[in-house]
Amino acid sequence: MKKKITSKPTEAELEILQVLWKNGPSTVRTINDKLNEKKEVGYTTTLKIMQIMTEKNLVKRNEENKSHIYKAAYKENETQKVLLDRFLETAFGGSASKLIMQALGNRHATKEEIEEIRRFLDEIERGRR
Amino acid sequence: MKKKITSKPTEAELEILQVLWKNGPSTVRTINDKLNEKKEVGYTTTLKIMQIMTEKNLVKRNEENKSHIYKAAYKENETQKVLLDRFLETAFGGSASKLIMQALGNRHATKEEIEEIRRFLDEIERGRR
DNA sequence: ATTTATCTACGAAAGTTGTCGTAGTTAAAA
DNA sequence: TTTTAACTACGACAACTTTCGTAGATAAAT
Repeated sequence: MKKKITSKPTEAELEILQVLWKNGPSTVRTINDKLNEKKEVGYTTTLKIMQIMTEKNLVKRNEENKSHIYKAAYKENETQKVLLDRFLETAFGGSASKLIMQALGNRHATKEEIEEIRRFLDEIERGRR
Repeated sequence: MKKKITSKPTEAELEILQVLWKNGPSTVRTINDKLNEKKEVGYTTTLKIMQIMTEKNLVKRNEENKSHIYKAAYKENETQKVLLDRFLETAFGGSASKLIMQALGNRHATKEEIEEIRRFLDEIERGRR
């Protein structure tokens, strides 16, 4: 039986998850360093948030060593699905195609990205009939 | 000179904007009624939030009559662009195609929607060269 | 002309999030 | 072995959000 994401990660929590997904299991120190490449955040701030994330079951940690090693409790796309669903509702009133158009229109997708999306559309149509 | 959206609307504010975009200029009463179709919210709660939104310049209001008439200060797609940009960063680490795939994959797009998106992709490619 | 209903304004409280300082512990360095 | 560095735990605070009660004004109904 798979556990479900219960609480929506906050922005700060998401930034941390972002790092965990990208770099794999990490210490607070590592993550704090990464975060500080973008903006200044105190070490204990990051620590605190990660402790809360542990309570919320957003991350798991290995406490064997002095410095604990954290990893994301849920896969990236799992979490993104949950967030997207919610965002779609609150910001786009549920209209997925509106969202997609916005996402496509307002940024310069590369030729490769566009091709990738085309292939994806093909797959969907093929898989559906 | 066009004004820019400065502060990100909160969830409650977005729900109100949703109603304003859909139904056009409305009184607090009307909006509160609409909101209550989904979940219970006190009248003064809605009022208060809309007063705050006025301060934040998220809505404009006509105070001629006793019951003020509110309208959204920004167009739906304008606001959605801002929100999408932010969401893309925090939840998808900036990858628009990942987001689009998720949005496409996890929901049953109709044949028409898919066609619409294809046409859109065509346009982008044509417009770019 | 009173009473009743409907508004606005506003203060206050409760919940959430992000921030950091401090204390205490453990490991490494001198 | 003493000092120094790094880590966790935790409390407290400020900013922001949501919620609602109350007071006062205005319009509508009786």
